[in-house]
Amino acid sequence: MKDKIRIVLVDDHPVVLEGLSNLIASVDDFVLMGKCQNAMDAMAVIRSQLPDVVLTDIHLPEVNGIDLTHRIKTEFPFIVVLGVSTFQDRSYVSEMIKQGASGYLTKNASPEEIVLAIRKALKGELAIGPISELPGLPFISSESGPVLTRRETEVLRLIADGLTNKEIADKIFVSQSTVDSHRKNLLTKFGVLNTAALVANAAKTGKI
Amino acid sequence: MKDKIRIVLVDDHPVVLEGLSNLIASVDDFVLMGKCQNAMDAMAVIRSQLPDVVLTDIHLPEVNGIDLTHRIKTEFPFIVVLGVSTFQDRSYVSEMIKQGASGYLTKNASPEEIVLAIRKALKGELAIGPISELPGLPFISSESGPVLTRRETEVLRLIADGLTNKEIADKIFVSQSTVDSHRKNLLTKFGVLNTAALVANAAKTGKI
DNA sequence: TTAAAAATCCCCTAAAAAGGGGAGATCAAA
DNA sequence: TTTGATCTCCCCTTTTTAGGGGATTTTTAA
Repeated sequence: MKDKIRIVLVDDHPVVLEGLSNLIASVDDFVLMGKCQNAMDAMAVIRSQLPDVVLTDIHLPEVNGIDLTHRIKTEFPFIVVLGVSTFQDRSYVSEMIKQGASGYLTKNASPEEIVLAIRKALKGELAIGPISELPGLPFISSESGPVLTRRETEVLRLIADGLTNKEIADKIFVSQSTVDSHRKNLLTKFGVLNTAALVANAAKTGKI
Repeated sequence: MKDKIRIVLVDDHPVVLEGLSNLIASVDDFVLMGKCQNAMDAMAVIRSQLPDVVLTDIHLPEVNGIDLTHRIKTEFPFIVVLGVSTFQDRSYVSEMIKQGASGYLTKNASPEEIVLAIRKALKGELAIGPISELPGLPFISSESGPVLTRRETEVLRLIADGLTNKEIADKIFVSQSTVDSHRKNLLTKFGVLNTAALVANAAKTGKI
């Protein structure tokens, strides 16, 4: 049937792939065009099958779901991409949307929610899972953490690597005062009181 | 058939549940006795169905896989418990084994590996996934980070929450010196020089 | 019951971070 | 061209952490 919705799955976990493909098989007008465990395979399958929808995990080996989304949307802007993530990955979701994804689902979404999200996305709507349940939220805000400048991100990562301000200063060729300032700004931006909470939050929001 | 291997699944992700149950259905001498999304349901099903094997996720809402394993093995020592984990959860695996689990699988294991692991575990062997592929390793080493005591884990999480030693001391009703000691031990165990690297490593190895 | 392991507590000093303030230089976008 | 953001740098003080010891009491597992 030419009018069926053609879907490609990308996830490095076989059981997730299995679960999703079963789900797709159970829907009349869905047809599975391919199951891939990495971005490279996915691009190959997408080029040959030209699906309507790609459901992709965010954590993938080598090339991640965000970059994959970017590549898909660059080559095939008409393909609808949906991210599939676990709770922890939510911070990456806004990145995916930026790359042109039409939404995301958490892996613990019910089959009905998943089918619904795919249909929603095909209609051009943004299909966001759990988060949209909270009305009034300014669309992915809190979970993704504050917006950092290039330098702040750099300093943050060096902090997480265990360097002291002095060491960071030497490494990036600025004075210790500067690093001090960046660090203070990081604390302020994250709304925390010390390094521990800073690094924990940074890890949680995928900044390091 | 009374001689089939009776299996109960526990995982809060429906798609994983779906994938695993399909896998089980495809094996002649396996029979699925129940699919549960949390530890409470699991205990109820286990009590009524008395399965041979329980496959459980480690991350579960409310009561986690480790505690669930403990409860199962306490009530029904003869039941074989296998952990199902993602890469990040490896650190918890040794905990599960301590509680009596017969092994673990990562969610990206192939169907064959999963079936094999179940059979292995039933024969009384320890069924460890990917890690056992590396011979000579002293069982769960690198990626999972150091083994922490209960108190250390507790202190580590409070550190990551941004509490100072003084605040932690007040919270867990010990002197600041004690918290100081725990913190120092944490640094030593993780092989790092400061809080930032500690928290970053803890996050990376799934301890927080 | 006994030996480890864990948890508790204390001393000391030095180093690093936090918290407060301010301020000039650079650069991109409006 | 001016504004706003970023990056840079400095002062100060207090708090917290790190690093080096050591020691006692509970727990826990063999």
